[in-house]
Formats: sequence, C-alpha cells, structure tokens
Amino acid sequence: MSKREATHDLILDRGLAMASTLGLEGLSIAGVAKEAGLSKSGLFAHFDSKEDLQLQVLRRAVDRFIEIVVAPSLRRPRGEPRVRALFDNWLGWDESSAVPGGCLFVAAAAELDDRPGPARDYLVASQRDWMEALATAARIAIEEGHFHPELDNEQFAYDLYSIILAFHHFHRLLRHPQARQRAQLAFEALIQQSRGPSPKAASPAS
Amino acid sequence: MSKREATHDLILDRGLAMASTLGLEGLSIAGVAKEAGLSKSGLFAHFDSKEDLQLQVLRRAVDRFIEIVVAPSLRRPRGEPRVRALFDNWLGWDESSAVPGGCLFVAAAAELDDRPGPARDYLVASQRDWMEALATAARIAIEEGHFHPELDNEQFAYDLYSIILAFHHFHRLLRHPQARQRAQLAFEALIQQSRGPSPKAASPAS
DNA sequence: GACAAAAAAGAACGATCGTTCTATTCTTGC
DNA sequence: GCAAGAATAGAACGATCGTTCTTTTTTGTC
Repeated sequence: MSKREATHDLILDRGLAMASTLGLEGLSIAGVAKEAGLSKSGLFAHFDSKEDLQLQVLRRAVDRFIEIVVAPSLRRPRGEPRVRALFDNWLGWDESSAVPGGCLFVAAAAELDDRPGPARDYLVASQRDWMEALATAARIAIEEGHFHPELDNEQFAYDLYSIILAFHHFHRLLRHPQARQRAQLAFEALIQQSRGPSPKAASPAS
Repeated sequence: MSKREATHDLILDRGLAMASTLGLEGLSIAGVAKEAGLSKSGLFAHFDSKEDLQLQVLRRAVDRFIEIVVAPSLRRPRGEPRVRALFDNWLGWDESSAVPGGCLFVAAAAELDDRPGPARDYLVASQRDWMEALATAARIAIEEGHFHPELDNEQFAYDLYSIILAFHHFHRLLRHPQARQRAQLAFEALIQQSRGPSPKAASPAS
C-alpha cells in the first residue's frame, strides 16, 4: 500500500469516527485534518471537495458495516440462525469502535433526508440494499421452514429495522440502561410471531 | 399580545419549520431572520444566543406536539381507543405543516445525542415524559380490560416508538410509498399481541 | 546519495458565522 | 400629535469555514 493510500485510509477512518459523533455536516476539513495529523491543505489534496469527503466517509461506513455485520452473518447457517446473527451483529455495530458516536447511517438519515445530492443518493441506495438483504434473509428462513410460509418478508424487514432504530434512540439519546434488553425482547417477539400462523389478518378495529 | 410577543412567536414558528428540514445546528441567525422578515440584529434582540434560540425552538416543537398529538388523544375514551388515537396523531405529526422537514425530535436526537447542554437535557426530559405517557396509556388499556393484564407497558411503549421511528426513516429518507401501510400493519400486530396472552415467555433459542 | 516525483505545509482568499455596538424607526399612552 | 420607550436596522468585530495557490518537505528510484 502506497503512502498516499495509507494516509487516505487513515483520513477516512478518523473522518468516520468524527462523523459518527458530529454528523456528516459537522465534519470540518480543519477538524479531520487535525485528527489525522495533517494540515488543511494536506488533507485537501486527497479530496475534490468537502462533499467528496462526506461521500467517501459514507462509503467507508458501508464497508465497515459489511465487515462487521453482513459478512460474519453470511457465514452462519441459512434461516433463523442467520437472521439472529444479523440482528446481534447489527446491535453490536452501534457500539463498534468504528463509530464511537453511534450508527452513522441514523445520523446521516436525519441530516440528508431533505438535502438532495450524491451523498443522499448513495445513502438511500445502500439502505435499500440493506432492506433487501434483510428481506432475503427472512425469505430464506421461510424456505428453510423456520418461519411461516405466508410471512410478509418485507414487513419482517421493516419490523426488524424498527427494533434497531428504537434501540439506537433509547441507547444513544436517552442512555436507557435496559435499551438492549428491550430490543432483544422485541426481537424474540418478532421471531415468535414470524414462526406462528400469519398474523396479517388482524382487522383494524375502532 | 404585544408586538414583541407576536414577533417572538413568528420567529419560533419559522425557526421550527427551518429546523425540521435543516436540523437544529443548521439554523442560522441570518437564515431565520430572513425567513421572519427581520435583520440579524433585530432577531438577536429576542434571544441571548443561538443556543437560546435552539432551545426555544425545541420548546415550541414540544408545544405543537402536545397540541397536535397529545391533547386530541386525551379527549378520546380511555384504553385502546386512546392508544389508537395516539398512534394515528403521532403519524400525522410527522406530516404536519408545523414541521415540513419531518419530526424535529428525530433530527434533534441524532444531533444532540453526543452534545451535552441545555438543549440535549430538555430533549431527553421531554422524550422521557412522552415515553411515560405512552406507558401510561398502555396501563390504562390494561385497566380497561382491552390489553392483557400481564402486558409489559414499558415494552409496549418501546415497541410503539419503534414503529414510528421506522415510519420516519422509510417515509422521510427512503420515500417509501408503503411506509404508512407498513407502520399500520406493525401497529395492528402490536395491538393484537397486546390483547393476547403474555408473549414475554418467548425463550431465546439457537 | 542525487534527482524526479509525490505528498504535505503554509499563507491567503472571500464568504459566512455568531455576536456586539450604536443609530434609527416604529408603537404606544397621554 | 408628541414625547418616551420599545423594537428593529445597520455596520462592524473576530473567528471559522471551504477552497486555491505557491513553497517546502518527504518519498521512492537509479
């Protein structure tokens, strides 16, 4: 690895850590430069613009997420065990040293949801990929006979995502001591519900 | 209402709308001033600092949330009807004209979770109040015989919150057309589960 | 170890930020 | 309608922002 690549890597890692606590917009060239032991212009030689830095930090976050969450889960047996691994590793991601300020995607989602541009486009695309990966994991669990055949696997992905988002909210903002336990109870209830007969027939009352 | 109060009110309403799209940190004195038809210094006469403006905008958001979500729900019958009203109005809040950029609390949560200060303190306190209100609504539904007597009402509050957070994520970021329907299906499943025998006994497998 | 190329530093730019000051305009009570 | 006071405008501050330029240092190669 050339010196350029090594420095580039270091910048992105420090930038990712900073962005997780300060947000993508909170990233300042001077701040990242200082953290990486560079001057502003020294850092700037690696990027076309601040927008470019933000985008590359987002890409780095996706890379790390795949390393920490996705890849290990794919090495687990198909079906429910893999779904459980996805959930467990996903919870762990939020406390990973790669993102000391908590999941960057949650922070970026709030920042970018009304700001069009390449960063938003990339975030949306990667989130859709992730949702499809979750739905696929559920579909495999159906094929394996672990989940009920009529389970709505897209709804499963939505429900799983919602548990994690609430965990992030209670853990990071409210510092709720039982956040993880709440998430795990919700997950077990979801698994239970996914095994049983289709609960989709619930008729809206009132 | 004095002129001062009227201007103050206008500033906070425009500030709230701007903060919902740009975030609390994205609020600039110059930007809010322009939106309110004032000069920078004219606006500044109403606030001690930018931090003060942010805090007061947050307070305004809580006031509006109570008007739009909480108060109408409390006028509904105790028990499940009130729980349903809370959920419906909460979904509506995210599309209210008061917050054109989506729920400010979600945006503020991501921004403030690592930034200590009065704004964070206030957000955390108001979120805890809201969680207790949700748990109380569930407890009342138990008392009314609508929900199962052994339902964990704090877990119910967690589950309800998670549905809304996912709705916000899918609706605001991914612009998912079925976001609302997904949220409603999840809500019906939660209600169903809250009526039935306690599902807490799910034993972690694997 | 000299030399060419690559990488980083340093200085400076215009713009915008939050904030403070003084001057001006508008409201309000008589 | 006039004076007193409140409300706002305007100008200016130091700081920081992203960005560009030139100069210096470092790296890798024969």
